[in-house]
Amino acid sequence: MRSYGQYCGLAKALDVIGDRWSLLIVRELMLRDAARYTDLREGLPGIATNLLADRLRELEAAGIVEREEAPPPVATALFRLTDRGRGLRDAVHALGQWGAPLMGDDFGDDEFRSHWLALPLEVYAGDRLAEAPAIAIGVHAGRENVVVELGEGRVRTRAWSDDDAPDVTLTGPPKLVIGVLIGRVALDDARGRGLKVEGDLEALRRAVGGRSVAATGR
Amino acid sequence: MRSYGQYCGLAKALDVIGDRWSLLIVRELMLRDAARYTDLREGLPGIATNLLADRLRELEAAGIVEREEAPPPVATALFRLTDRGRGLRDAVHALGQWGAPLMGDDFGDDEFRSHWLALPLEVYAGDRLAEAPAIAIGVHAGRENVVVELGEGRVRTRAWSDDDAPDVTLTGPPKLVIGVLIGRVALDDARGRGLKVEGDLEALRRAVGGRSVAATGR
DNA sequence: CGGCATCCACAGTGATACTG
DNA sequence: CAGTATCACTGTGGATGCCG
Repeated sequence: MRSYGQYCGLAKALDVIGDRWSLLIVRELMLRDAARYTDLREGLPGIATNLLADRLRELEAAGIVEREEAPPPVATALFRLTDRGRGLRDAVHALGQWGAPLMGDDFGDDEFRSHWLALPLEVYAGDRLAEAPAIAIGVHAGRENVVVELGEGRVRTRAWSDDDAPDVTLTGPPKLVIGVLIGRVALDDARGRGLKVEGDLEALRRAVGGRSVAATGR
Repeated sequence: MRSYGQYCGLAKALDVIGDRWSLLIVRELMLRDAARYTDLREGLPGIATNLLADRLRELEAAGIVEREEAPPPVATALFRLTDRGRGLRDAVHALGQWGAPLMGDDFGDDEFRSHWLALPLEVYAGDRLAEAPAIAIGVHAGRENVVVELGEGRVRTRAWSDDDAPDVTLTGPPKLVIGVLIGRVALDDARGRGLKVEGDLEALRRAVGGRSVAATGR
């Protein structure tokens, strides 16, 4: 990217991560710890493969991403955020929060990946999830199924492997799942609006709070 | 800008303010309250005039900026942030803070505008300036001279008009001025490194803290 | 002078195809 | 799996012109 040539922190930041797709790649790596090239492509629907390769090189050169060449037997490269890259967390959260109202009730032609759910959860984690009891929540909201683990003030998502047995399972549209998990939609309300809950409902209730502001999904 | 087509807050935010120059325009408006077209161009060195016009239209359409046509005698349009636009403050702060380490000790060929100083000041305002006594500080650090007013937990900068008589005046490189104002460089230390202080030195000392971590400018 | 619109050369983007 | 190569297309930046 062409530099703005301005002696200003914001301009300098945009010189480095202002390119199209760059921050979305950071998002993927924030949510995944380590990812293969194809994992990234899967999590970035719409990106052209040459752009992904370009951006990874640029981000690596900028010290935001590091590439780890796995040993010959596996022979697959892994990408991770560096400490510097993880420093973008606040910015990603702030932008994500600002953009949240732009997400409609249904997602029309938009692509969706279940692991993206972790982003809004992280934003609200500080407020509410810090002292919540640990729980594993299976989520069917997009094409991939994920397990969201809450506990110790952390949010972790991971692919739902066959031998996973989460405490409770949620099935429904992303907006409703997010609403419940961040406590903005009351559980009973969400169930009335199409959220399917299976398993230990009481554990879920304890984790996300039984009664929050009822009604509104906004 | 072409939409990412992803049902994700971050992606939606970038759909709207991910275009080149857009966030820098928001920065200008954050720092200025209301600005004329030429004020914006002055504060955005390097922007092409057609791009500025384009972006202002886009930002207006997105509900981030509003245009106010001044009445016939003045006949000049004023641009302001809407509430929605002001909601970007956290994101701009986070990105600016992340980018700060990318600013070298001198600014080589970079352009600089004194009113940009207010950005890092705002970031640190919550911590330190909230209960600091009110003070007006004249700053000579770039081509424009500005008066920085601290007080009531707010930071305000404005052009230095002829009849302004700030309590104290700072002259020196931006990095040093910022360092002193956010309390990361001790005042006496900064003076030894080329910062010129004129006027009520004690008032300045009370406002920014006399002794912070000495030495390092980083 | 303030606020653009037009034009053009060129750098960045995105879809597809291909490769070790 | 992890990219590179190609190429049509679009967005950017610089210059300049126009108009109240």
